[in-house]
Amino acid sequence: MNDERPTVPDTDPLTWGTPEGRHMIRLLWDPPAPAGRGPKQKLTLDQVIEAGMAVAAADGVDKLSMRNVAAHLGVGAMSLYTYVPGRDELFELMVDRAWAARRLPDRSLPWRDQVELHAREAWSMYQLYPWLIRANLWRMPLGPHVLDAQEDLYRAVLLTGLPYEEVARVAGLVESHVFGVARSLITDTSMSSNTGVTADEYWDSRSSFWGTYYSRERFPTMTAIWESGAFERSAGDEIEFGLARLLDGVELLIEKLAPSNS
Amino acid sequence: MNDERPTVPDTDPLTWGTPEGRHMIRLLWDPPAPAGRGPKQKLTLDQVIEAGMAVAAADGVDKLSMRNVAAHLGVGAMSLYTYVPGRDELFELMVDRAWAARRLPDRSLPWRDQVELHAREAWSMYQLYPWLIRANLWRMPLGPHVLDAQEDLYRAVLLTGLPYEEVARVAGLVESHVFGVARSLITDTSMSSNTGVTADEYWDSRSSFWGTYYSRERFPTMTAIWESGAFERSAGDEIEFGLARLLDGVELLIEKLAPSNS
DNA sequence: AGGAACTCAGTACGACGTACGGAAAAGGGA
DNA sequence: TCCCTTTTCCGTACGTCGTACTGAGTTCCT
Repeated sequence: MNDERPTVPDTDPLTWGTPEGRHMIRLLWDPPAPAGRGPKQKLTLDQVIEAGMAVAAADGVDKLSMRNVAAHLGVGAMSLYTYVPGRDELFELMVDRAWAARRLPDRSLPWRDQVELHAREAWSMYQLYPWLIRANLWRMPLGPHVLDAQEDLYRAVLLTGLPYEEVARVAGLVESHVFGVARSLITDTSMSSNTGVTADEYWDSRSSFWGTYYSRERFPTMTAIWESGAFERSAGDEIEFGLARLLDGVELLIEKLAPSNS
Repeated sequence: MNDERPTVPDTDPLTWGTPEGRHMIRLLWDPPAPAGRGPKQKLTLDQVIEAGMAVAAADGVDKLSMRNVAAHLGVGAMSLYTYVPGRDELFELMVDRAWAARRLPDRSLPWRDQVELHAREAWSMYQLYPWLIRANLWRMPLGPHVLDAQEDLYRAVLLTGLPYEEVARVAGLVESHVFGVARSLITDTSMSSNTGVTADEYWDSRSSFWGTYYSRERFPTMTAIWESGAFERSAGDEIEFGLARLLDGVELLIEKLAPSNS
């Protein structure tokens, strides 16, 4: 199917062409020894990843270009390609590194506390690295930090005593929930800081909408909720609220499947 | 409260420069009359939006460029700018149009059925238009179809009898949940069809990982779940499963807040 | 010492969004 | 009828992007 560089023999040390994944795996799991033959490297892989995260944090993920990262490091753009196969792969490494900061819960706690801590860690990870949300990742990077966190979440959910099948579902559910809520919350705050457009300006520019097209008859419920002030009051703890409902539901499931002690 | 376009002299036909939002609102809510003076337009706004959706469906959202959409319509690239202020705005119009297909539940049903139908409609919308997931939208496009669907969801949740505050939270929760799950499911299937890389090839390229770095000792829970076959068995009904847990949790909340009949 | 292996980076190509300006088409007023 | 204003269509061009290619310079091994 693809395409270029079919010729490269697999023995080449970092042939990040053909089976793209293979060398990503290597980069994620054991970054190659500095080098044997050539000149000393001016940078380390870690520095490149950190520069990428710095650029994403400072200017937004849209500005995460090879040229920008290289400039941030004081090297030529093309030099980065000795450390990293390409932009997407750099991004994947950044993602795995973001997951590295996730703390794991105390294993002696009840399962619900552990799962909640996992969710809160995920939430603060998205707050800390909003560009994770824009992550146009086809799939999760199979990195060590990602997998360690996932494994521990599965372990915590397993404490419920649910069968494996439900464990897989619940764990996925928790991660998805946090991501979904994070997306709808983070974009608001992070966009305004990255583009010049503040939230106020945005709503001002949209203000003609309220006078012209919005009608209380067409949107009675939203109007009522809005005027009650409930939107403001409900803002801020979406994560906790959703998590509480969700885990309540899981507890019900546990009881239903194993009504041992009641 | 109303009034209108204070600075921009209303005479300007489509000044989509300065307060970007204003004309987006106009485009979303009442597409301007064909024209008065100049030559006949070769296209309609609807055609442009549909061409955008066609390109996104056929080649993936990464290929959604002004040039591609224009080529698909047989016009020059710059011609599109008479219909649409720019690429991002075209995308916003596409999003609102995708929401247009969402059916609304029968209002005589119990609230839970109505909310479930909303969730299922959202889910099939994401399946139908996977590019909605990549939608790097800072904010929801304030379009009529989006708002109609939201309003109806709020209305359905209001049937629970919960206070406004919780209604807002629950509605947001349902949308976020579906989005979160959709993201983790859709990317798998839609990526493989848009890039040449099938899922099998992907895993093959990653296969060196399993032999080399994956260790049962480091990931015991994932190993156990995997070997039990639970991952396969649990796949496919993540939406329904999560929705069930979530709404169970909401029912608990209803009882807790209003323990009228028990 | 000589060559192999490697790093760094300049140049270049094709894609992108879109600003600008010109040609041509249509309607309204004379 | 003619002309002028308005509007459409779009070719060209600029700045951005990822990255292929190439070559110059650096280090180690034999």
